[in-house]
Amino acid sequence: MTEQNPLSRQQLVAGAADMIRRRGLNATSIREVAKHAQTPLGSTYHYFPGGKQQLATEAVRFAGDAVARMLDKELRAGPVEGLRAFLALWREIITSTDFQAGCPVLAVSIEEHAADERPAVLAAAAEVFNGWEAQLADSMRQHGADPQAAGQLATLVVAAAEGAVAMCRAQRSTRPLDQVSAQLEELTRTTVCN
Amino acid sequence: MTEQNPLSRQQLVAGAADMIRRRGLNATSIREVAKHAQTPLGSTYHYFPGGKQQLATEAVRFAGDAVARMLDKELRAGPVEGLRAFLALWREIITSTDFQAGCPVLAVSIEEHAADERPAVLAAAAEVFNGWEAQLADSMRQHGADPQAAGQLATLVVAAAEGAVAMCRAQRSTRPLDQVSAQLEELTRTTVCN
DNA sequence: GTCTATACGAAGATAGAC
DNA sequence: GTCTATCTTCGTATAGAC
Repeated sequence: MTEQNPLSRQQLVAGAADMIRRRGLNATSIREVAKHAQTPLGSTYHYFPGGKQQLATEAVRFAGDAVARMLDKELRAGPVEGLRAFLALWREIITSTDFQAGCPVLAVSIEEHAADERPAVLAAAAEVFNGWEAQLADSMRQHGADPQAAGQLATLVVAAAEGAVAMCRAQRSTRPLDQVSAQLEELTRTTVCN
Repeated sequence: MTEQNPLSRQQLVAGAADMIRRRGLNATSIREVAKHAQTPLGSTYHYFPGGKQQLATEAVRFAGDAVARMLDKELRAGPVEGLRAFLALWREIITSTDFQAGCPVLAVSIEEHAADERPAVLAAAAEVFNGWEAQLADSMRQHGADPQAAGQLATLVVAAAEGAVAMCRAQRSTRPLDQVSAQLEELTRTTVCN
């Protein structure tokens, strides 16, 4: 299993994640991803024999892992600090792109459709969401939160953050995310110090 | 300004809303919307000279108004009852379609992209989100909630519901929405009876 | 192994027949 | 006014030259 050209491969995955983040999955074409990574179109299918599905799946995991690594690091300072970092990351993503980028995991979750089958990219998205939730919930539990309450709140955090990011893009304002952040922080504080 | 064939027009808008709900904006083609409504392709451009943009914009408003009307009715029984109906609606949408449909307003919010311009469909999405928020917040205020807290909570409700619906689709489970619903209900109860 | 050239279908939009 | 046929562009994917 030779690893060909890992550099181009990684650029393709990162570029695909960025484009999905901005335009959604369907508007992200392999052609443009390859062009952006200065890679010939044919190479894309050499690196990713599974085509667009495979590239999109790896892009979702790539973006999910980046957030997970950040969470892992910031949660060491406590659940509230981790939460703040999580929310600040989304805020940075939407402001630094003038409200043009959001979350690629959410994007693939609402686009894929094939009545009978369950695409790999959707399964990857589910895993990413579950992973973030577990990281947040575990941290709260380790700081004295009720186990069940921690799980519920972690779900609320991820759902509210994802929804708020989308609303910010529609309204071209960080207000939704800022208002949601204040409430989630408050909730986390009271849940941890129970 | 003759109104041609209002029936076909409405079918096209409703069909477009349904398709956007399931597949997202980019994967929704005028061709298929017309086919589904048993209308010739050319007629679509007769009814909607603005093309896909116009059809999508009207579809977003159509879906948004349907929810707003339901909210208006259910909120008469109080903010908690209205919230329950709002959340139950989303639950019904995802379960009755086997997790294939979500919210068209969210879908257009994360897909459109054109660096310099601000598409009409995005503005419509922002208005719909703001409208739902205002309805929920006003109801809470009318039942004794602190005005600012009501506004913040209404934003959290919409954001969390939208995000949870997307997570439910990815995980093929209503768990995210159910967990979020329980917490939003509790929060609304305490905010109203302050 | 790497990339150019191309096959094939479907998209948005319109011209022009009825 | 209503719809068919078509223009043009772009999508995924691949065949085959280097």
